[in-house]
Amino acid sequence: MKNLELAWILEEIGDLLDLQGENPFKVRAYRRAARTIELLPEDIEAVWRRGELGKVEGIGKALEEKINEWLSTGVMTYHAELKAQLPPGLRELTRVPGVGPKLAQRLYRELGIRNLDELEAACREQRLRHLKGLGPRTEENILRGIERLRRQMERFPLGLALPVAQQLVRALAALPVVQRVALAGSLRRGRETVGDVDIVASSPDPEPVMEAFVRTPGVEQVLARGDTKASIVLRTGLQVDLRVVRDDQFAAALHHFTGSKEHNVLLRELAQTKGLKISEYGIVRVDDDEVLAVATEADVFAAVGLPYIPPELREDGSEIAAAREGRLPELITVGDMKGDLHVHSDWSDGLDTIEAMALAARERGYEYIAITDHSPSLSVARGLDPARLEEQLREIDRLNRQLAGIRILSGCEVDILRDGTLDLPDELLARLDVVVASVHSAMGLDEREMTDRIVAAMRNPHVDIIGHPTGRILGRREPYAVDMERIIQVAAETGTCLEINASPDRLDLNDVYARWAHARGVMIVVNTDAHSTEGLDQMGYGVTVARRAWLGKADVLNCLPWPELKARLKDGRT
DNA sequence: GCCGTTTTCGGCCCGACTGTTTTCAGTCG
Repeated sequence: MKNLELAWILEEIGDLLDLQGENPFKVRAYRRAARTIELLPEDIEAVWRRGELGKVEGIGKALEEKINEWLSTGVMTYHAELKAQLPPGLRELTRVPGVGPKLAQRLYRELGIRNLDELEAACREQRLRHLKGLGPRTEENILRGIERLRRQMERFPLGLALPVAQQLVRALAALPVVQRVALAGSLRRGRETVGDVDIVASSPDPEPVMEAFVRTPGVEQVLARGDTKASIVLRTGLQVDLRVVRDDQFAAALHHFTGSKEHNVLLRELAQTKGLKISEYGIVRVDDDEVLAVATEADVFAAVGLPYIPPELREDGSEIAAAREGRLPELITVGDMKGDLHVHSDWSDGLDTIEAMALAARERGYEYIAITDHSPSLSVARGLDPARLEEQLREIDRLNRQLAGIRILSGCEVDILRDGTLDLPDELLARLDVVVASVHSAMGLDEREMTDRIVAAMRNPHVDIIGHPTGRILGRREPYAVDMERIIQVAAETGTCLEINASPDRLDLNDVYARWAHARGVMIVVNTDAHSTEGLDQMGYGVTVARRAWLGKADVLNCLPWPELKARLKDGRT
């Protein structure tokens, strides 16, 4: 699967062209193609083999030729030539806030600056202020920007940023002058990592709102502060942007600041063809400057003849085409979830009893919960051997007779050993309601071995679900080498479900793979992998990933009521 | 670079803020 690699190359071409001062629309074309390919719900190589590269939105004749060259020979001459024309460190200069392509180019030409280190030295030696249009403030800001970059605080995981952002929203909502306030940006779209937090508020009097905002506890730096717009950096390094508008502009502003940028650009282009101008303040008819009333985001879409597009879908612009053609899915919601099929109890490495987990599931309105404790080889997690698992089955039976309003399913999270076998006997697995199989060891296998290993597990007639299929831990552990294309294919063949693990540290499968899997007819399951009752509340993160994968409730296993669920599980089939 | 129920050529979103200028270019989202 070469989509990410190709997207990366096209992105770099865009950056290099930008640094050379190329036509900005040409730059945009490369970046747009990169984005489209990154989010493409199938393997770009498969599209290429069908000879349909040119049918992909944003790929024309020139790009088709370059991609064709790269896929056939492994080299893209144009890319290589561009790279040779500029020093390799120049691109990273534009990662410094306030340094764009124009400035980077000047720094290189006029001061010979080729990388971050040289830029930092030049600022310290106060050499930038001698350039026309630059001064001491620019030097200071660049130094601060470099420091932030060095602390590697560019992108924050969703699970870290969301609680902070919600707290800020509550604080703003508590101000008397604030009418409405909402999260926007990539956080609202549910991206797994975010570069900053965007908040939109409405008020007849922005001044005190801005004032309160820049005085938020924990503010380390105020990056900008205008009449209606301010940016702060918290001590954690997280940047937060606030925009305050009049209340009748709120919906348009919310849409604007939710983005994505690509979505906005395409929507505005569409508006142009209809004689309308969309901005963060509303919609204006170009003919007579008549301002159209926009009370909700749905009105923004309606103005250009589209149905409402949920934030999670507003990414590369393909959602706009889908909306025009009536192909938008009815997205899954947390309320559609009927249960959780991957949780742990204190029988292995969980904190709470089976009963507590069951009651917590009932409180959350679930119909069932599967207890899937670890298997023996995961000794650090006190994995259950066959004898203890037998004992647990009896305990679950007992609790099921005792508890009303919740069904406890028996299960386990069985380890997929290095050779692809499982560490519990088939006869025992056959008696469980749900079997999740996961990799927890020997994660350094090469792609072939790792893929074979997981494929072998999927071919086991009792394995219902592959847990956290790529093994990544956000910010801490890369996914293991695995051929996801083949995993998805075998999952489809064998009727094995693939998990979206909702733990915000994992979010695994991610949105793109989940969408691929669904497109191939694989059933997805969204599980929390909770190790305590509170852990059950992380379901929302997983549902967000599912929504970003364009999934509806019919596409997700644990939206089914128990009898139908049972019929979909391997041992439940006739 | 791409794209076309107004176009195969001439368009390609829109506005706020900063730092440095005396009116604006660059950057950002």
